Amino acid sequence: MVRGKVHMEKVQDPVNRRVTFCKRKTCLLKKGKELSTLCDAEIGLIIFSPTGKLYEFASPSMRRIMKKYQKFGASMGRHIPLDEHLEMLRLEVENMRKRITFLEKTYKHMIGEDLESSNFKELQCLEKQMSLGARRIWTRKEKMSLEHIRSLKMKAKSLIVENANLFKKIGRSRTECYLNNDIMEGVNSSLETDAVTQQDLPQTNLNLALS
Amino acid sequence: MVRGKVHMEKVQDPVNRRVTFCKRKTCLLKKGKELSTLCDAEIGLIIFSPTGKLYEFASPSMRRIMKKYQKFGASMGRHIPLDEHLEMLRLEVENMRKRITFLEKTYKHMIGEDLESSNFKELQCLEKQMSLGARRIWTRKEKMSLEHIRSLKMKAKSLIVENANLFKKIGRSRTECYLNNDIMEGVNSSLETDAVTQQDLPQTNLNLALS
DNA sequence: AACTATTTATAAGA
DNA sequence: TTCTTATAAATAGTT
Repeated sequence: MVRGKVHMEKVQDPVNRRVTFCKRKTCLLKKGKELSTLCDAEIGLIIFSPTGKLYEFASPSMRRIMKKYQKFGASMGRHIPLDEHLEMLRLEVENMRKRITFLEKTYKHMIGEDLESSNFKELQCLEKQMSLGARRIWTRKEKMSLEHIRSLKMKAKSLIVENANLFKKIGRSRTECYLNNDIMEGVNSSLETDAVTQQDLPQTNLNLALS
Repeated sequence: MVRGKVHMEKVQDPVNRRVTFCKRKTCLLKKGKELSTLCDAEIGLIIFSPTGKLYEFASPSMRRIMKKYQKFGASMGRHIPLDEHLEMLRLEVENMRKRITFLEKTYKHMIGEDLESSNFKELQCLEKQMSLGARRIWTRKEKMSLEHIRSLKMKAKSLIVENANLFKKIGRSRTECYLNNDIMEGVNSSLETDAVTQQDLPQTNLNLALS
């Protein structure tokens, strides 16, 4: 018999608690079912007992309820993603995987690996593509070298002018300080820079200096 | 006042139905809360009104309940995937995206595009890699050519033998049919095939590709 | 939303 | 778990 109002806190006696759970769980499920039947409402009810056992009622189905719930996104800090979302991701992964496979194959071909599957014509095509690429890379390198040389020459020129001024200030001529003119060599001939060819470029130290 | 037992079917009068929904919904939520409090149970209750409004109660949180539910996989034909699964996929997508970006960049560099961001040293490295690749492609092509030539020669030889037999059968010699021996040229010298050098092969695209 | 006659839920005991 | 029973709580119909 129910004596007085029920205290709304955890039932202390474990046995009692389990009994209460069993009784109330049954009623809750029943009530849920009633609500969905009487009022045409969609219900999703999940109950886990303290021991981890699952009881549930859902109308029309837990799946649909959860989907609808996630679309709502209401009162949720985060999104609980269901299949549709997941399917999209899966598709994306699939497409990306294909793209990676293709790109990796192309790359391997370009570095000369896994060529067995290609026929002669494909190899020719690949070669053509690479030759175009190599030409562009070479052009780019050349441009960078020339620009670097030009900037170095400019710098040298301004340094020479500065030097001359400094010598003037201390009242002595350049030639009194330096016995030869090697330092000027090449700098004043800067205007033919554009005509410099690959063979003219120093190939050892420059490479490291250019960034 | 409640007269007689409640008929367990959809309430016909719309106004009445809405009122009933409102009352029962409140109690259901309350009962759910009570069960979780009294018995230390985990509850997830979702209610959608016929008009699509959402009411819910969850303890400790809908998120956790749904996760636990999906782990259970009980009474579900299909899997309802939640975050862990999704997080993994997301991570995978992220990694794949990075890989694609890298591969695309490399590919573009190799065909001579988007070189602005590379420094001189990187370009040299790229060139070196491509030259190695081009060399391997060339080697592969050479091998294919030689094999093709060899097989053609073999075929020609067997055809010549066959022809000779046919001529014998019709009682006439080869020379009676053909005034010159051009058709035999090159076929019998097949053993020096392996000695074919780079200079013997068509040279159109090769020079640019190899550097 | 408030009232109230009933039904329903349920705590305690078995 | 289930049954019983006394009592609290829910609630349909009305105002």
